[in-house]
Amino acid sequence: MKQINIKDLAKSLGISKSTVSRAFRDNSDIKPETKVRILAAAEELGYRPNLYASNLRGAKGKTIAIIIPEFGNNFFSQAIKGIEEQARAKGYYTLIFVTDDDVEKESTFIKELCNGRVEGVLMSASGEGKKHNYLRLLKERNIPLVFFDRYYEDVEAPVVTGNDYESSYAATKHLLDLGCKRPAYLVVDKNISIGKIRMQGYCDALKDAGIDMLQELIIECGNDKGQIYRVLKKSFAKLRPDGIFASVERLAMPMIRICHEEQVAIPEQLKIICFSCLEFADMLNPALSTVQQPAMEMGRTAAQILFELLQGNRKDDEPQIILLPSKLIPQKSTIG
Amino acid sequence: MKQINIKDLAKSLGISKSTVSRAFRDNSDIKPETKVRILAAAEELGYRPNLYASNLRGAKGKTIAIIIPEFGNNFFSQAIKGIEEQARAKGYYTLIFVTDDDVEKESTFIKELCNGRVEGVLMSASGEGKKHNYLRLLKERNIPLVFFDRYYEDVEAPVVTGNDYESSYAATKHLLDLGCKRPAYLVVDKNISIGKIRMQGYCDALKDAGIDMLQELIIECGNDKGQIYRVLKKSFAKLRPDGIFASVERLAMPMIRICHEEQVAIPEQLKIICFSCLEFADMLNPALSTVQQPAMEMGRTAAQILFELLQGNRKDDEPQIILLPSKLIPQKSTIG
DNA sequence: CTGTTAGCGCGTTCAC
DNA sequence: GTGAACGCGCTAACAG
Repeated sequence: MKQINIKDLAKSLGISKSTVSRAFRDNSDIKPETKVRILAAAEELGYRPNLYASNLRGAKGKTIAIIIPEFGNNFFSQAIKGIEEQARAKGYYTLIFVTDDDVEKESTFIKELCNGRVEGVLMSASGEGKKHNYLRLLKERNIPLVFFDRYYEDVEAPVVTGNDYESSYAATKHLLDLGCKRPAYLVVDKNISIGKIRMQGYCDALKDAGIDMLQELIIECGNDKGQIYRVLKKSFAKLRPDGIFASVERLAMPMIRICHEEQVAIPEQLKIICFSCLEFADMLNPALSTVQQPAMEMGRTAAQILFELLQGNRKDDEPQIILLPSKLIPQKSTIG
Repeated sequence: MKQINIKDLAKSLGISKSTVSRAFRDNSDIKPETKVRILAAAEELGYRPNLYASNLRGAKGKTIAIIIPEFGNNFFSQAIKGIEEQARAKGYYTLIFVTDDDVEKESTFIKELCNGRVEGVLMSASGEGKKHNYLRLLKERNIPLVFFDRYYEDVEAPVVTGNDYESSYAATKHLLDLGCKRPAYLVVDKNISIGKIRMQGYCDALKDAGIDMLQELIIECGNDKGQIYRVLKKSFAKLRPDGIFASVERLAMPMIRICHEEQVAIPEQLKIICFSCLEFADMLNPALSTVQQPAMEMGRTAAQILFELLQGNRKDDEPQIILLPSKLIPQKSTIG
């Protein structure tokens, strides 16, 4: 069946196209009864104004993009949920892009988006902190960008993220206070902004406690599941840390698994704490101590800022960084 | 800064618009050097063909919609990941819609989508099995629909789902084989297709084992977190089942929590098994027996079918139901 | 190979 | 309150 257009509808009602058009625009002069009649006929015949034609004429697509490095972990699921909620409330659509931690893909996505498909972009960065010229494209097209969680330091845009430094410091101190002498830090990639900041918290906590930081106890695990497991297994055997602070949940879980395999007692022989948004952290074996980020709120806040930008209620040129506090939740994996 | 358009670019190069247009279309006759020159200039000036104008001209938006009842659980996260992957490979964009289990919202979304925003729809149904006229709108506009996981029986469209009946039968039998005499079935809503089918498996397994099914052991828990907890707490106290088969993970977790609170030994006093895609089910306390659905594959398969439909490689009028087998993974929560 | 011309479906001036 | 005419940015058909 052919999609019916405005002309068809106008003809079938014996009126002109513009009158029909007016019936669908809120603020136009049109006799109420005519409007009702038109809308009824539209419903009847299944007419809907063509999206592309309307947009071409100047209207916006009411769409925003969410670009994230990975999908299927709790943090991003919840953040998206927060974004979704805000977008829906504003009548916006959300397009989702997953980079798989690949900056190239990120760049490709951004370039693609510059054709007007979206009005704004919410992004959690996939790479490290330098040389992100492709993000200038957005600015050139007046497409506002808001970072959430992971951001680029060299890009001027609002950022909503966690108080990662403080939480990492606190998590490390938590381990030290409980008697750890050789706590290790697990990170996917030392050079990615978020891993770096969290590492700084770890390092400073050690320093302030008067403990020498050992480079080897900063363990870079990479992204591949098999690789993570192998690196952890080997590192643990070699280094025998007595505490683990994992920058992401994905690294803590295999560590726990390895402890089970090797009969290492948690927390007696090894205390573990990690960043995590797992809803069931307290039901793990052992219940896992976590630094819990307010993921949903982060998404929500970032979306709010984006919409302020979109509506012109916020100045673009005063970039800002908003830190949302995480919560340290001690459980058996550290306190026994 | 004003977005540059095709006319500007043509003028600045001293050529015609159509030549520029051709440079961006793959199969057009154009001198290679001219093409290179145009693309270079485009890059230089930051020109990108306007999406809406192209689409208006007849091209498609290369966008599909994913409509799901809820977000932030593992099943849907993974299913979306599977869909994403396929869509990306085909150069398609994915728009995500979350209904919060509200059929009204579902209906609204579908109606919105009929303006040409998407070429196809992947949906996991939010309501029960009858009266879904709004889905006819899609058919009228030749927008193909593919269900995944949850579907409507009265709507003619391909379905990709799990072998829920068999798995539920197997899960229940698993409990019975281990000695359960009074296994309860936990469900969000008895009338939703997926809850119904799983219940059938439960009922039939009981019947085949010669055990009388007690209506009261079929526990409807609803959707609200607090409510679920209260219902479970009360039902457990009253009914004292010796086994639990939960149709979704969301219901099993609070049940375990209640067991912890009330010092009920799992699996000795209560054996628990549930549908779940939790990656860490084996690391829970106790390790949780699950029926694991191939979520990602389900998303992938549904997307593949949608794209076949879109490319005309598959007949729309031979709706089909594809059952992807789930895996029963026994853990400590049942076998000890 | 390239330029010219004519719409795609709609919203927005203007007139009336 | 309504209709006629124009153009948004682009692509396809047709000439050359």
